[in-house]
Formats: sequence, structure tokens, C-alpha cells
Amino acid sequence: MEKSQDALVLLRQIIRATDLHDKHLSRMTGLTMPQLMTMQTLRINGPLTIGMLAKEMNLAQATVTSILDRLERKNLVRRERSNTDKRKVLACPTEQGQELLKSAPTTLQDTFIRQFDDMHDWEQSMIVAALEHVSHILGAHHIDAAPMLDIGALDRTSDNHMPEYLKPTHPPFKN
Amino acid sequence: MEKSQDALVLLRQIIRATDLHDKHLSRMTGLTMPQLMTMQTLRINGPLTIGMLAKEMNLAQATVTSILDRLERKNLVRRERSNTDKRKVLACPTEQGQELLKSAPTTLQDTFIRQFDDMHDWEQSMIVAALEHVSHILGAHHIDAAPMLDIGALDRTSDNHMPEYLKPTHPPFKN
DNA sequence: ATCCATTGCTTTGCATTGCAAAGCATTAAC
DNA sequence: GTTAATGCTTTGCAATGCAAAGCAATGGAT
Repeated sequence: MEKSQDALVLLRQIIRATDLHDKHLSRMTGLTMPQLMTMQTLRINGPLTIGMLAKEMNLAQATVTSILDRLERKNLVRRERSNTDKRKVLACPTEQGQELLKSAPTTLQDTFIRQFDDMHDWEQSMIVAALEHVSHILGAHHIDAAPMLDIGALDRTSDNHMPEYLKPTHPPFKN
Repeated sequence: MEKSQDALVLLRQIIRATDLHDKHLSRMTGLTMPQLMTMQTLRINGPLTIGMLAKEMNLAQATVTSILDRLERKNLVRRERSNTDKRKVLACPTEQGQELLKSAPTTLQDTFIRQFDDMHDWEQSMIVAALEHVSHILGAHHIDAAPMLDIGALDRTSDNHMPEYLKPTHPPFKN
């Protein structure tokens, strides 16, 4: 019955490895982890309202506001109002922000994918099946997750279509 | 070649599930996550010097000092000096601290173990093998990890023998 | 014995996270 | 048109997290 212990240790190792890698990435980019997480979330989901961002990241709106303040000061993100609902504010990555994400090595999943693709087909299937099992055991199968190991990107949305009602119009604003 | 994507999503789900569970635990116990992590680390490794604690948790010593200040204020941890090397300070869980850890539900790995043990032997082996593979891919196989999913407890040390040279002597101290 | 570098922890100062509550503007409802 | 709900910001506060400076104890060196 100690095989379960082995499995737990392995899981913990895996989780920890991603954690350490996140911290590494954070140092590389000069951003804090929540800041990086914000950028990644935007990168995956495209421009989002502050409320959406908060929900995606499981943070309070006020928290996201202050994180965005700092990202905006670094010219990595721009705030734009929706033209149809002027209460909403969109967070959009700037050129510079997109550059940073591109230049920032996301080596962890790259490494994973490279090695994974080198494996035999049956090995790949075995791993996916096993992970599915574990995910199910932990009740995680319902959790929305992007295919990103670095920093918690949370929602899969490959089609980055921005709804009409969110289209930005005017330049940033002051309060 | 999209099986790697599936695997990544599953991994992310798993990681996220433990993260959410940690936050839940944190609310239940009334402790912040770093505080809980500290308590768990102490629970697993037994009394540790502040420096060791910091290393285990990958934090700066100064950070751990301030966390311990708050845990001590809550009477969950006691500081004691080593008698042989008076520079060293040991963090020891108090009665109350041990109570809290016992009453705090660690349901995540419990759930895991229960369901895992219900599985067929070949399924168990398959999962362990798959996890081993993943761990190796991520370069995580060298990472010291305790069999704990909740909060990053890091080093396995079931025998909580405290070395002579660390035995506490005098009551807490003031600075 | 005495000086010196090292070790171990704390203090200080600062930036960031995180939240709740209050505030403000816009929108929706009636 | 008044009222309620929504969306974001501001304010105030506690907790992380770190580096740098500080202090005491240790372990060598000579």
C-alpha cells in the first residue's frame, strides 16, 4: 500500500518543479509572479475586462486593479474603455508586453512537449490516461485549464475573438 | 501531436486543484498560506532552525523570521535556542499548533489515497510509472518532496528525532 | 589570548500582494 | 426619473518577500 505514497511524492515533485520554474521565470522577466500571471492570462484570453481578469485569476477586483497599475507604469499593458458600456475597462497588452511574453522563455512546457513528442505513441497514451485518472481522483477534471505549465494561466480560449461590445474606442483615461 | 496539449492541460488541472485546495485550507484554519506552509513543514520535519526552514521553503531568512513572529503571537509556535550553538534558534510547534494541524483536514491526499488504493494493481503501477516519466521530463526527479499535496511540505522525515546539538534548553528570549 | 571572517538570526526599509469597504460613474429596471 | 445593480477605483490595513545593515556567537587563524 505504499505505492500511493510514491505517487504522492511524484505529484509533489511535479508541482514543485513548476513552482520553482515560475519563480525562475519571474526573475528572468523582472516581473512578480502575479504580474506575469496577469500577462499570461491576457496573452491567452486576449483583452479582458478587469472583472473578468479577476475571475480568471481568482483574485479580488481591487487586487487586479493595483497589479494593472504597475503593469501600465511599465508600459506592458494599456487600459481602454469599452465604447458600448463605459463602465467596463479593458486590459490590453502593449507591443512591448507582447514582446516580453515572446522573448520570455516558456521552456518548461517546451521541454515537456519536445520530450513528450519523442516518446512512443503507447507511452504518450499511457501518460495521458494516467493523468486523466489522477485529475479525476482530485476532482480536477472540471477545472478550466490552459495548456501552460508556467504561471497559472487559467482559461482555455484559443479563439481570441473579441466581442463587439468589448471593442475599445477611446484612448486611455484618467480618473 | 496534440496529445502533448492534452497532457499539459491535465497537468495544469492537477496543479490548480491542489492550489485551490490550499487556499481552502488556508481559510479553514485562519492562517495565511505561508503560515500554513510553515506549520506543515515543521510538522513533517520536526523542529528546525530558522535557516533550515527558510531553505526548505525557498524563502529568505528574513521572510521566515517575520512569519514566525506572527505564528508565535498566535501561540502556534515557540522559539527556543540551541544550547550548544546559541546562534541557532529552533522553531517548535506548540501544543496548540499541533492541535490545529491535526484538526485541519488534509482531505486532498486522503481522498487521493483512498481512491488510489481502490484501484487495480496494474492501474496503480501505470500511474506511478507515468508520473515518474513526467517528473523526469520536468527535471523534477531530484527534488526532495514529502508525500503531501496540501501546501508545499518539502522534506520527508518521518523520524522526528531531534539531534542532541539542537536540543532546546532555555525559555524563549527577547531581543 | 586576540583578532578575524563566518555563521545565524533579527531589524529596518521598501515594494508588492491581497482584501473589504467606501466611493463614483454608468447602465438597467421599473 | 428615481432606484437598484454593475464595474472599476480608491482607501486603509495586514501580510509577503527581499536586500542590506546590524548584532551575537562560533571557529579558526596566528
